[in-house]
Parts: sequence; structure tokens; C-alpha cells
Amino acid sequence: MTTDNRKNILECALRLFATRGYDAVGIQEIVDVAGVTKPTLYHYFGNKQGLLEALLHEHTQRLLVDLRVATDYHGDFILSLTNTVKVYFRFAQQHRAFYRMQLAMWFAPPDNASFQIVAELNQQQHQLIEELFIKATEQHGNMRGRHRRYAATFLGTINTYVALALNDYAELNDELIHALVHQFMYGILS
Amino acid sequence: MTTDNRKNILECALRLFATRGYDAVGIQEIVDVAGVTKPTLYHYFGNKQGLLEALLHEHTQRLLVDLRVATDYHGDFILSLTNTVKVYFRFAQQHRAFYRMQLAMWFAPPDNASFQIVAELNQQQHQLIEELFIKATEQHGNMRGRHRRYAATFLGTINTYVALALNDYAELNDELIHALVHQFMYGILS
DNA sequence: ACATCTGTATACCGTTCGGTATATACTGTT
DNA sequence: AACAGTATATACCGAACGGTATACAGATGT
Repeated sequence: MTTDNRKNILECALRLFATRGYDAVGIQEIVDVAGVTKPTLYHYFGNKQGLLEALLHEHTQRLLVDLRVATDYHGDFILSLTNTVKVYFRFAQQHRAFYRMQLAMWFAPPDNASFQIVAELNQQQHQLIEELFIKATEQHGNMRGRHRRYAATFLGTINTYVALALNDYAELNDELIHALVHQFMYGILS
Repeated sequence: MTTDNRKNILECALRLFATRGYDAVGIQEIVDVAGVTKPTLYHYFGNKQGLLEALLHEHTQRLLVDLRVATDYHGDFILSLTNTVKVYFRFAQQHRAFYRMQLAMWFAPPDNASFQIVAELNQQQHQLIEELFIKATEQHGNMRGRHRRYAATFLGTINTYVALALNDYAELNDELIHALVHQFMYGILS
């Protein structure tokens, strides 16, 4: 293999999906940009959804590994939250195009094909964060019964800031991480 | 006119766009659901983008009218923020399907046709809120130079909470409004 | 009565959609 | 050297895409 067609297709598809959206990009356009033909793509990915699944899977695996470490609670809730934000910010900086695509699917319509695929991966992230909130409830009792909502708003806040950074309205530095975490904690404790 | 075809088409298109997405819904499907034929749709809206424009325009006009009132600053910054959130929450409750669609386009890819159309309308909302932040800077000097970011995060926070409510994770009541505003203010003042 | 205009339907356009049957080139194994 | 499995291309499929030329029905104004 002089060039890795599989990896090449994934990269081209990501670029197109991130800038125009999953539904708006056709298979033909992807293979044209990648310089291959349709049977090659279908050989590796089976169908269009399989392509998206592979794309999401390869990227989110690395995110989930880091996220599992960050959400491991050891008594310091703020530290865990800070590490979680750090993981997301670093990931967003390292994979801008991918995060653009993920953001576009964040509020995707419920009956859209891409939503069906992305829902499970989002669920895994959500669950890790929710578990962190559940474990931290022993320390911060007034969160009881609201883990789900807190996990969702925490992720939503992170994504809002990442979106800002992707549009060059903000920079994902340590100061912003600190502000985000403490602003969020204030919302819980008050 | 026994039945208003124009309005009927708009309603059916909204329902389909909100649940499956702009790109994933074809013209044929819209007219089938609406019980009309394609030339009828093209008579009223010219093309698919025109349909989306009409849909967005009719709904956002009402939102913008209320938003202009809410963002009118009279010295009480927290009051203005609270009124702004109230406007969005009430609008989201009254037009759930539309807000679903708007959310799906919130992080839409930059080269997507729907993004091009929705960008201008989002810009109008953004500007009203940014002006509020600029005017309030006289009262809260430490916001200086960060109006843009604050307006964006404020809108992002609102949308996060609305998304929660649309998925039945939360209820858009006065308590939530109060929590949102004060959490946000804390982030600015700290 | 006639002309006009708005709204709607029939039928069709060329293009692109996601997907595939088939053939062939390459690569490693026996 | 024959074989098997993987990877790729040519050529094609029916269906759906966004969009339109044309005709006609019904109301309106003269």
C-alpha cells in the first residue's frame, strides 16, 4: 500500500462533514476529493453510516480514555471538573475539524441518521460525567437528584466555550478553564 | 381559499426539518405531507432555501420584537438579563418544534446552506444582546472588551438550558431563570 | 362576455443520490 | 507456478433529488 486509502478517505470525509454537514455531502464527492472510487469506500466502510461510525469511533475512543482518567473521583470535586474541562479543551484544539463536526451533531434532530449514530457515543461521555457527579454528591449533598441535569449543563457549557474558541472569540487557556469550573460550581452551591 | 396552502406548507416543513434536519428532507416529502404538489410550493417560496428563509423569518420576527424590549437597558443589568432569558424560555415553550430546528442549526457547519441563511438572523439576536452588555459596562466596568464573548456565552447558556428542557431534563421555570442569571453574573464578576 | 391573474396539477427535465455486479490488478502462500 | 485473498476500477442500477414547462381551473375586474 503506497498510500493508505482508508485513512485518506476518513480524513477527506471529516473535512467535508465538518464544513458542510453529513447529509449535505454525497459519497461521490468524498471519493472524488480522496482520489478513489466508490467501491473502494464501500469496501472499507460498507455504507455511508459505516463511514460516519468509523470516523466517530476512532476519534472518541481517544477522548473517552482521557475522560475516564479525568472523571476518576478522589475526593477533590473541583480538581476532577478542572481535569475534565482540560481534556475537552485539549481534544478540541488537537482535532478542530472533528470537534466542529461533533458540535454540529450535538443538537442534531432526533430522527436524523447522524443523530442515531452519535447518540450512543455522546451517551458514553455523558455517563462518565454523570458518575462523577454522583460520586461527588457525598461531598456536596445539595446536588442530590440532579446529577443528570448537572452533567448535561456542564457538557453544554464546555461545548459553548469550545464553539467560541472555534470561531476565534476566545482562547481555551487555563484562565478560561478556571472561570468555567468556578462559575459552574457557583451555580450548584447557590 | 378554503385552506391556506402557504401556511400549511410552512407548518409541515417545520415539523419535518425539526425532526430530521434541513438537508435530510426533500421537497417531495414536504409537499406529500402537506397534501399539495411541487409547483404549489415553488409558487410561494421559489426554492428550498426560500422556504427555510420564510420559516425562519416569520418566527424570529416575533422573537426579535420581544428581545428588543427585554434588552433595553435602564440601569438594572440583572433585570435586563432576566427579561432576556424569560423571552427565550417563553418563546421556546411556545414554539418547541421551531426551537428544535433552530438549535440544530446553532452549531451548523459554516458552508452548509442552512447556516448561510440562519447566520444573519442569529447575528441580529447576538447584536441586541451585545449592545446590552456594552451599555451595562458603565455599571460593571470589568466586562470591558469582552462584550462579544459574554454575549455569546450567555446565548450559549440559554440554548443549553432550552435543549435540556426540550429533552425533558429540566423545566423552564422562574427558579431556573434566576439560577441561570446569577450563575452567569458570578462568572463575570469573579 | 371576455380578458386577466392567481393558484394548482400533470408530467417531465437533467442531475445526483446511495449502492452494487463484475472484472482485474496486486500480494503473499503453498 | 498455481492459488487465494485483498484492494481497486469500470460501468451500471433504480430511486430520489431540486426544479420547471405547460395547461387549466376559478375568481376578479371591465
